[in-house]
Amino acid sequence: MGHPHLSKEQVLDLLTIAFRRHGKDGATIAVLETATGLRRNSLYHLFPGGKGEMVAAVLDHAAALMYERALKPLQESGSPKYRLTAMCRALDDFYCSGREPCLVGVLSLGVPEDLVQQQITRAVTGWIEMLASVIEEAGIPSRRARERAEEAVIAIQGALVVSKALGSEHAFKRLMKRLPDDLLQPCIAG
Amino acid sequence: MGHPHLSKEQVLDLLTIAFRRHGKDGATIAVLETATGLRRNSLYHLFPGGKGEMVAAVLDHAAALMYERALKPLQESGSPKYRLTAMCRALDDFYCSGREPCLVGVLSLGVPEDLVQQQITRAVTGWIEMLASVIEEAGIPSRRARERAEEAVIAIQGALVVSKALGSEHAFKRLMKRLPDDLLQPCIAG
DNA sequence: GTCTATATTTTGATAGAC
DNA sequence: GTCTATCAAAATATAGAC
Repeated sequence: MGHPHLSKEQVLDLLTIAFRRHGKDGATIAVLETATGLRRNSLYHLFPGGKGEMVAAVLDHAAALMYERALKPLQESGSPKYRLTAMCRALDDFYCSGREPCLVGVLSLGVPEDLVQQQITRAVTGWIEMLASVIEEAGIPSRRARERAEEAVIAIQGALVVSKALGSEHAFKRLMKRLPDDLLQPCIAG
Repeated sequence: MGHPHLSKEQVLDLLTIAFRRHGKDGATIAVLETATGLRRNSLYHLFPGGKGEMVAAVLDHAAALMYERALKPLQESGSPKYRLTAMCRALDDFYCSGREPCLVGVLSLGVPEDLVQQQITRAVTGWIEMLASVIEEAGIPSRRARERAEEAVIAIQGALVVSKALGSEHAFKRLMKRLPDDLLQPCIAG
């Protein structure tokens, strides 16, 4: 008989891990069964839209988690340096120092449907904007702040790829250490 | 009657495009048929090991192409600045200004078999080393040169991810423009 | 070396009991 | 709300003609 062992939130956590590890097509229903401990029909019960709905839900869930853990601290009190450091610490945890890839990076591969592409674009755009806002607060001109924010997200995504490729956490951890100072470095010319 | 329309090289070119676009699992045999214009058995005739062998062969092929187009120019004559600029121009072409992803980034997803993981690690390591060598030639201390080379590869990979996510070539093109100067900037402290 | 055709396994998705 | 069992479609791979 029915035993609701897991909340939908918990299921989403487990699905997220699976999609990050295997990618959209590599994460077969069988893989998702193993990852969650649920049978396929339980998954279809939670997500009647099938795998497509699971992907969309997991993206939403991951975006919310990312906001809660890494982005909201950017908007709280404290110096820009302090807030950026808090974000980097959260990212180091979120991505397990580069051992786990970014869901956005993983799911933007292939030929994503329009909805997924929109979710991805929105997530990345929002991230860049929040970062730019903090950098600007520290006295960096608006346009330059926005460039640096974009470069930061690029570096983070790249570090995840390279860390995975080299099988080493070194690249990612070094970036997390340097990033706050790099982003706030005074401009030579405005 | 047999008509060998395509050389194995040409087939590998077409397979490479397909794997970059669809990823390892998204590139089904049907997709590869369409991409190459060959039927499945012709593909299995060329690659008796099936899809696994195709992936490995495509990685080798892409690494060779990458070396020929972007990395060999790094080792030829000319100033470091000139050679780095040549690489960036080649990369802009190779990745279609960020519209096409990196095969290494795509295939390092999922749980790659040992062989594939080794190919990926070797490709990225080699790239970083060649870059570091050029930067060092320009007078940057060895250790710092190696760091910058790694950061360059990180930025390139990250720019590919972000360009795809934002649906814009802007990030990648800007990086290709800045990279040569950034890499050769004099050190403040050795 | 390429084709048509088919075998086999896996995948995404449902049916129906409890 | 979870299970066992199953389906239809798609995936990987093979057989055999030419």
